[in-house]
Amino acid sequence: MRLVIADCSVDYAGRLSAHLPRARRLLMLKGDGSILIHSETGSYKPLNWMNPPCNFSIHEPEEEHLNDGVISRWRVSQVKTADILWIQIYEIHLDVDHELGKDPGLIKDGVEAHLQELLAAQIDLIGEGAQLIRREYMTPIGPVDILAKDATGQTVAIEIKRRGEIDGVEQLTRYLELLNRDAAIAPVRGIFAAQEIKPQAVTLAKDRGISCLILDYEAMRIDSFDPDSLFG
Amino acid sequence: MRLVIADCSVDYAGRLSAHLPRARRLLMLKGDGSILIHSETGSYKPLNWMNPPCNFSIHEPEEEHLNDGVISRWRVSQVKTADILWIQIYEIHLDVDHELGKDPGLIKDGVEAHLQELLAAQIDLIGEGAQLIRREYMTPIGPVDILAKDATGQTVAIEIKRRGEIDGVEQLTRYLELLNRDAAIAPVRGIFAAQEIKPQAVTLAKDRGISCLILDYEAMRIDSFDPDSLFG
DNA sequence: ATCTTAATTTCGGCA
DNA sequence: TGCCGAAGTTAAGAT
Repeated sequence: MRLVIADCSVDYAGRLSAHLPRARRLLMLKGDGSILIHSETGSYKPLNWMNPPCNFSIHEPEEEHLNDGVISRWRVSQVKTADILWIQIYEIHLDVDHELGKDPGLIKDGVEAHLQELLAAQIDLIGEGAQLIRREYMTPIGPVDILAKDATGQTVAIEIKRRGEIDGVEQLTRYLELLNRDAAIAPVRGIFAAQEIKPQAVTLAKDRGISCLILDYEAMRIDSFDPDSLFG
Repeated sequence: MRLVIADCSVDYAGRLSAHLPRARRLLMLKGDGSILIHSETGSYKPLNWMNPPCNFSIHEPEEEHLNDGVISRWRVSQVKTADILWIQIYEIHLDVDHELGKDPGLIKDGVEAHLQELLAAQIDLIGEGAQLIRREYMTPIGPVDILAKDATGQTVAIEIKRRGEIDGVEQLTRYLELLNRDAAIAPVRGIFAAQEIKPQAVTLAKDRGISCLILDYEAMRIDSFDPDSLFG
């Protein structure tokens, strides 16, 4: 990885056009050909960048640039999409190169899949006496997160999100429409479950006759290890 | 901005839990207190990070870490959310500090907002004799990009996207459903306008009785400065 | 390879 | 400040 701190200006032309006026910035050139341009503030997105794979070439500044004090021009182009980044270099304050090697990668815990596991294991959170039918219940338009039966014997389709937004309600609506055509399990009602649900999503869900359920991840995680729950 | 290349391992606890095994990485410590941890590949998202504002402190390694060869432990915590990042340092290969100063920021051109402005100004692109009612017409489930009347006096709801996909059609469908309940403006028809519309979105739109309109950003931009248009 | 969906999304705008 | 929607969204998983 090559790290350059330089006074530079940047022009991007691709899916949109963008320009960065002259300022001191960090140019990070990664081993895979990608480049990131970072400023002193604003995490974690670079001001500008180019995704791999890309071509990198150095050009002599033309007259108009020389008059501005440009000492070098870098051209970075995306191989697939033809996006182009032009970087005008005015002054270089640091230029170092270090080999980092391959990274073993990030190990995560606590994403949506875990919410699904926990709710399946504690299905009575949707109501006393509920029973799990299946996780990832397949339909022609995709898998329903959880299919269950409530205490009255009615089928319940549950869509789980970490953060509940309108899209999730739409998704569940499509599933319900389909599931209710299946005489074997109809009528099916819906529950939209998430750690946090946006007001607009609540409104839409209500309008569609879908219940909302707020999930407390920490509490669910603790309960799943609570020995008392074995005797619940 | 301080740049450190070091052999390190990382533990994050916050909205989720995550761990990075020991490897050589770039640690970018920005002036606003944020930190980014980058590897040689994978742009542009860091492997791990902490958003500003945050507190940074250095800790002596405990016995368990000393045995592993840890020479220092860094603790970075989010002031607001209580997320914590622990970084174990094994060896430092580079450690430099440069002041970048304030960045003038990125100037963009060609985003959705511009499309909306231009179409509002050239509303007859949806049909001769059309008239603008409002941009960002508010409804309980969100703002309709453009509300207009066509030559026959019928209300038209327009959803604008840079790239038209299925969820945009869904969005417009929701608006139409709601708007058509309002006797004052019903019946309302829909137009899905974008620089580029995916075939699947065209199919769905057709099925819903929604027209599609391809927007030519360059042409619209030129027309908006064309003096002839004053006499159109 | 293409499509779908999640994301520690981030980021900007407006009420 | 909180809510909402766009983003050069990016990135990971499934088909």
